[in-house]
Amino acid sequence: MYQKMKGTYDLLPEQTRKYQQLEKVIRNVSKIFNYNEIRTPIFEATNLFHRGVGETTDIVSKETYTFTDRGKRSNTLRPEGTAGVVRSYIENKLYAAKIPVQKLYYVGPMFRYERPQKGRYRQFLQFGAEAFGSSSPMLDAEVISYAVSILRALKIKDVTVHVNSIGDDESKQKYREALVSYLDGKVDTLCSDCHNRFKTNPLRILDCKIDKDSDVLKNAPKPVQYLTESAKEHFDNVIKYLEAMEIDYIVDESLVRGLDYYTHTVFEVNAHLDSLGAQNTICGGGRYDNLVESLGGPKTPGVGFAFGMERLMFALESINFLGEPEYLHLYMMVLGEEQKEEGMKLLNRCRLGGLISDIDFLDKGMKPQFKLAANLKARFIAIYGEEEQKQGVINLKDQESGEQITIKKEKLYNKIITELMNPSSNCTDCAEESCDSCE
RNA sequence: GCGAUUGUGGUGAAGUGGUUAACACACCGGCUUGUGGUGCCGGCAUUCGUGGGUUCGAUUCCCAUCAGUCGCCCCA
Repeated sequence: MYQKMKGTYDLLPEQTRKYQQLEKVIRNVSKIFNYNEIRTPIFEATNLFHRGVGETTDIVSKETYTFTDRGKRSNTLRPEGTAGVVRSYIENKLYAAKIPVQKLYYVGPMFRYERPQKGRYRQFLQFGAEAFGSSSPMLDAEVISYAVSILRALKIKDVTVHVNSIGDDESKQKYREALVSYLDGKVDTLCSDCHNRFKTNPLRILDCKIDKDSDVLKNAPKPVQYLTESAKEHFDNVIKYLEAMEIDYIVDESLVRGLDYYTHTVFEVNAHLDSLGAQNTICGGGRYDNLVESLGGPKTPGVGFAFGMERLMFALESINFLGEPEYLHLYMMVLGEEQKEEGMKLLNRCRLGGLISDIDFLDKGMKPQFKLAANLKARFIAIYGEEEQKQGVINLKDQESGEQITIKKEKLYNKIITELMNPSSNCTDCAEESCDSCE
């Protein structure tokens, strides 16, 4: 038997409905913030990710899915969304668009070769946003508030927003030197991973989980202490605007994040749920003022974030989030070979009128068909057999009330529509929140 | 890349070195040849992830492999 590849999963209809509902909320909030959807390819030239995300990052150094195509080109399945969106921004010259600040979002699969575990897959879904063309701290604050609004709209409450600033190039450079000279000689006391980080990416040592409580790290210099005047001012303003919008946050001086392209603001949203296991970062993001230029575009600042959709779904499932319920308006019960033709005709007429309808394809008897209709959650069952055919009528059973009436078969569609218009009896306690059935 | 743990029908799961692999739910059929959801009766794994080994004999023991789950690293 064929099996799905490691780290992938099938979304069956029941689960898909939940994702559709999740996407619906995401699109609504995006609309309110005036972010518009962009769809870029799921694979790009390998080089794009190496330059964009950074050669030394774990993502490109050991997690990419890369293949050579028949034209001998090296392609890589996208491990994250930003690089592709930036490429598209540059290639389509969006920097020259009539609207100077381009605000974009995307939803789609990403690929990373990792050992799967809770909330982590090799093919996973991300929802992300990118805003280009302004270095205003207002935009950093807007992006954070956008991320928080998504969570609010989803009614996910137990979260913390961590923010920090790693500053502009000059700040980063100064800080890096200070950290390296501070750690020089002290590295031996840290874990083996930190030894490597010391050479490749010293900033990452800061958020090492193993050594986080050691005195060496506690007393280590922090990025904020090395911010230039303007970088400091930028960060202060971001904080000021977050305060103005009443967004709860924690300044986390050790927050660095793993991707090379970040400058100034970096942030993360953590959910506090046991159901998420060890992967409780549901959103990560930050500012990247040099990325567009380093990928060959004009000097253009940007800010963005990405959510892990599977992780969002874990959070949602713990608060009993449901998708659109599954149901039928009509189940067409045909009894007998001679009745099938008329049955198909009636069924089709109802479908053309927009009724969600279905029929049996397995020549089942009446009893199994009743059971099937119940499993399909049909509101009405239209019974058409020998007797009905003789008299030119059809029996219509309302599954909600249990009542059954005999009507002329031509009246089937109109009768169902009339009944569906009546206020539903099982929608009595919808007073506090509007539901689709009541509207 | 490293570590832990699991792998029996559609699902949840018992079980034992030895002829027929519990039980429950689901599903199917009948009792009731035109009215489901209750009740009763019956059906539903020639087979215990896959391959190899030990053995007279393995689903049960060993090895390998594949897959799931969780953790480390890192990340969403």
